[in-house]
Amino acid sequence: MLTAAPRQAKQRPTISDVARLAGVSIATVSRVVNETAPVSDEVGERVRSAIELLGYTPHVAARNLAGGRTATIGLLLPELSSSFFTPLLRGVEAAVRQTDYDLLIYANPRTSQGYDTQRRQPIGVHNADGMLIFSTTLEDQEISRNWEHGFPMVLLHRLPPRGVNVPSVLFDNRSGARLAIHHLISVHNRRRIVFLHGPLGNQESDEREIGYREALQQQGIAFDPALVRRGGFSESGGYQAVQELLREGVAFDAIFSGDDEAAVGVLAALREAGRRVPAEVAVVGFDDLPVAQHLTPPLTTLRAPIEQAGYLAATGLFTLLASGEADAQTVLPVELVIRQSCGCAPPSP
Amino acid sequence: MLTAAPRQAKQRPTISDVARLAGVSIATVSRVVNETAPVSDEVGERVRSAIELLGYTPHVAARNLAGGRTATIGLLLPELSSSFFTPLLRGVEAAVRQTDYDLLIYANPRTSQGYDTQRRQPIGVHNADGMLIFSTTLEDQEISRNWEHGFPMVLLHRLPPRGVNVPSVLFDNRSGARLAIHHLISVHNRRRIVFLHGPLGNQESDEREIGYREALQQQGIAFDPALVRRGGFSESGGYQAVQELLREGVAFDAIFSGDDEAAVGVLAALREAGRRVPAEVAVVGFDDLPVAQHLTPPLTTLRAPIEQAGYLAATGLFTLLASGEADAQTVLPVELVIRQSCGCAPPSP
DNA sequence: CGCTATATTGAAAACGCTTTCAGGAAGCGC
DNA sequence: GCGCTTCCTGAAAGCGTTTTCAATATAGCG
Repeated sequence: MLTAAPRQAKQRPTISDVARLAGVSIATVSRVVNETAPVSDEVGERVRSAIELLGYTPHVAARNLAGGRTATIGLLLPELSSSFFTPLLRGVEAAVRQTDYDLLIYANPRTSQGYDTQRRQPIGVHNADGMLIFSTTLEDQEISRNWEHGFPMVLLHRLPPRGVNVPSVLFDNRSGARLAIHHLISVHNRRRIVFLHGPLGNQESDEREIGYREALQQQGIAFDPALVRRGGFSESGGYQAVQELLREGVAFDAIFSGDDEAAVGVLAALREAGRRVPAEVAVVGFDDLPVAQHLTPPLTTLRAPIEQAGYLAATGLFTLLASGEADAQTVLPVELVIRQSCGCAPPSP
Repeated sequence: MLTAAPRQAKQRPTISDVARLAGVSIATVSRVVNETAPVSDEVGERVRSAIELLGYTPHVAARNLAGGRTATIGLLLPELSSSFFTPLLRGVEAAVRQTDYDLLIYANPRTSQGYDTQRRQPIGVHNADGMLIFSTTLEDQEISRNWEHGFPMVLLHRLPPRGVNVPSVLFDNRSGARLAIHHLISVHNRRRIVFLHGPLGNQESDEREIGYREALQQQGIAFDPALVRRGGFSESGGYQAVQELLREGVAFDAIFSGDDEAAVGVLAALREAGRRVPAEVAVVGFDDLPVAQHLTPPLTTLRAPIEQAGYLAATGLFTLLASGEADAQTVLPVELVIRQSCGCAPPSP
């Protein structure tokens, strides 16, 4: 069954309609709507009731055009496939809601093949007052260009390109990784620890690898390149990486997974192969996604304050918007959450 | 350390700049940008290179104002707290990406206290060409009003208010619930099946309850109101509901949870109370969220094609936008995914 | 009572783009 | 070659606001 719109809709009221009904000029209406200049009580009241009567809502496009402000911020995300983005979005949303800004979201802009002149930049000066850029969703070159044009941005999970001092919000990935590795080594006496790297070019993952190496070094364990694999921040990536390791016959007694999603795949692959976790192989993740505590065994992981990161990035952007400046870098601490996949005992009930 | 924008940015180029550089009128530039009228090859080329050189991007607000089209659709969501929305967003995004529309997202609009004249409608004619409305995120009255104004909408997870023929996309909740209950009764011989209702006013949940009752009746089991509880579609809701049941000493041998999130809480509460699942209490969820398969025991649940629902709702909206009509109702089938929480045996390895 | 400072208000210009309306050029048939 | 299409292009009128600038009215002061 089909459905269609009802008879031609009545025209929506404009500021002129309100002005006419209230017997004032449109300038006055604008002033009472925006509270941008004093208006006598009587006139104000008249305007307000005209607005009420007509059900008037300002037309944002007109407003943007005239005011040079879109009252919108953009958020650039890679694909929304991961549950990682739920808390992130929540944080951003919470910050946005405290303002009068709108939130425009773009996912996976990199998939777009080729250039369409009209849309080469999904979000930019033309449709937002500022934007939040997650990881590598916008090329360095574009970031620089925006920066030079004075377009406010805050980076999430990545550092700015060289020479471009864009504020960014990051996790302390290096310390986090060190924490995990030290725990595996000193508490559980593991020596052959696999590190699962994230997607190519992922800075966070690079940092984690550095932490991993630092920890090994501090503990006097030689770095073995054969133990570093690409897990891709996805369940299938983790799964495949472990299968590969197994197929190649590489010896290992622990896996530090690039993130929790990959850890899900890691656990599945190990289970299928009959390797007991944590007895034979200890596993540690990163992020502490909701799923981590429900895995078998419950996943020991590094808790990243994802929601907070989203919130801080957004509030940082608003600060930037309001004052023209903001903290250049915010590094959020990461905490080791001990469950059972690392070999620690379950809490006594 | 603070950061600020660089020296005053150069003005962004407008259509006039392009026209001047190419030596044509702005009308011509508009025509080549929008391919809205034939332009000679030579002129077209000149304009295109001017655009390239200047890095021109049309100003959307101006475009909207002049064209009467925002090229944006809105999505109204309750809070983003649940991982339920990840697949939904993914589906919507996929559909949006195939068009030249933008996606504006509002979460939790109901939280806003009081009325701000300017923002009483977060999304509407003033900033979008159409909108997707999830569940009860917009009041019936507003839906009707929009409908009368001819504003295109598609409803997700809810039916339109009486007399308002807005297209909607739904799950076949009733059949799904029946499937689950029949399974619990005929395969696992359960008789005292608790039903966990979702949030108040949630139509999907109402439908599920109807299916629950129908199935009981078909199997000749009397309906016991004491077995119907409110789980609230949240982990804590499910947890509390079970605690309450236990505290009141109500006898039950199965729980049909309103959704998977609540089921997570249900399992936790049962575990704490020492009730074995599925031996003493069988549990079935709804949605088949990613977490379902990782629970202990793996959750038997009804798989709802959430991503598809998002995709269909969005494409439906685009159809409506393009042709003025769309399918009035789309009911998506739901499938019983058998794992172990219902009492079925694990698949032999 | 005359004059200046103050408080409100209106007229009109911008904002950057789309689109209608015409005009000029080029192509066609005879 | 002439008149009539057919194409391509430009001028200009909005689109619905915000915002400056000036005007009017009121109040205050001596």
